[in-house]
Amino acid sequence: MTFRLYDTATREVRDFVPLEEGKAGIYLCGLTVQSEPHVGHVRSGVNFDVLQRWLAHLGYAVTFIRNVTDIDDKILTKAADQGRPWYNLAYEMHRELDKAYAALNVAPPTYEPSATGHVPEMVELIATLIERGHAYAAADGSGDVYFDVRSWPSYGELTHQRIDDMEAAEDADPRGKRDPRDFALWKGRKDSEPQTASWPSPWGRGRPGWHIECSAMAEKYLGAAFDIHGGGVDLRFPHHENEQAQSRAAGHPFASYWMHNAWITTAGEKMSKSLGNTLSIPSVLQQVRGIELRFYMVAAHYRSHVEFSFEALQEAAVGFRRIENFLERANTPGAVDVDLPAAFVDAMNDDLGTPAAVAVIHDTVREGNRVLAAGDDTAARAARVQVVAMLDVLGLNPADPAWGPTASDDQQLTDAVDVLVRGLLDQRAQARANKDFAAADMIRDQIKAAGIAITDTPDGPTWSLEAGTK
RNA sequence: GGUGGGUUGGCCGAGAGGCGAGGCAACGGACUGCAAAUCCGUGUACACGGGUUCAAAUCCCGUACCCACCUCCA
Repeated sequence: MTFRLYDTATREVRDFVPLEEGKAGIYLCGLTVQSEPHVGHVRSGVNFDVLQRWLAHLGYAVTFIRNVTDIDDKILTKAADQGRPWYNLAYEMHRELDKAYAALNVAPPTYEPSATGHVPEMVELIATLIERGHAYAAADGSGDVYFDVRSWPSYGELTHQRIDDMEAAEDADPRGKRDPRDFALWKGRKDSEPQTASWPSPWGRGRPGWHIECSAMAEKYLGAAFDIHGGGVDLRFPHHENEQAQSRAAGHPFASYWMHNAWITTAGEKMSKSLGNTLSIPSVLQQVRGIELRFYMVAAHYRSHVEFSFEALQEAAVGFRRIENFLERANTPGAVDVDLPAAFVDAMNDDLGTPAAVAVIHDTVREGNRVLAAGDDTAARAARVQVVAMLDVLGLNPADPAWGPTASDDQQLTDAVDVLVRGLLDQRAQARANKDFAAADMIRDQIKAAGIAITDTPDGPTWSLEAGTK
């Protein structure tokens, strides 16, 4: 079975056929760095990280471009409100975003271009559009340049809308537009805006419109035609529709497939002001570990809407600890060579069916626990190797250094704790031998209170740090 | 007005004509001094009303409710 994915443009699951054999080019619309990233923002990062890892697993040489839009109306407004330079706000939020991605083991892309670094490329593209008769400088002397939607007959094809059915923006000041649906490629500088937020162009100083940066950067790093373009569902229109129109009007075939991830929302309430803060990545990470938050996201299909709740998050965390628990229990020496389970491969090939893929992990863990209980260490080890391989593909391998050092990585400390715990366990064994169960249980409680779980096995008790304690 | 998505057991969350995905919780059993961990077992779930079919959660028609986008948006 080959890799198949749902293409938003054609509204069907299609076989993935790359433009160039063995290679895959992906462009993901990253974020506009204007505020602290929240859980919803990073979902696309996690989803497309899984895509990238799966394509790499399938043997593709992946070029993954994820941009950052670091200049736009909102950044300018917010920075002005906060009384600081816009680039300082954008840069700080960019760093916050990096931290959030790192906390969720979202691998860095091949390159992360930012809009402000690609103004000349955008100017070139705009000039091409004017030459070809698909864009025009506003006649009102504002210095704006607009895309002429009426000049592009297939405008609306990505989202299957007809221009005449669209509502024109009510607030849209028609300014120098020929049609209210025309959108800005270039915005002439206004006196109210900082000089630093403008660049020279043939149409006077100004700054790029919202959509043009992605067209320019995708072309620069992936070429006029590339394989997959992604982002959140809300970007389909206008952002992606406009990107496609611009690029194709400029003569570029653009993306072969469009992938859009669904939203994460919160119970009843909008994820804006009031709740926005409680869902910032750092605040959520006070309750669960990054790996557990990632597991929660990956356990749902990327095209399914997720209603975020801390209860569901905690539940996912508990389920993940069960997997980790098995990894620890089955960690016996000896090498085994096994492939990914076929059911897992099929699930991933079917439009990144991570929910089914996660079910295969659970199945393998249960089977591993079963053979472990039966004393078949070799079979258990084989199951463990499979589980680790599956987790790796999903970016969920607890042993991945990306998750940072864990307490158990400190061998000296582990050895010291081992001596102390062993001593207590010996006392407990003595108490149990004397049938002094009150004393035995007291020792067990004492150890547990220190965040250490003990497991009684036929070969005697073992200890481990309780998963999930932070 | 236009374009899409959704409603699945106590909860989360898959599936897209035919054997009850998986997880969490619960209950019973095994193991245990008791627990924990682990294993085994236990559920007549598909918003509502019609229809098609040997067979419908899945297809068709209708209804209700929810959500997203229509130039700020992950």
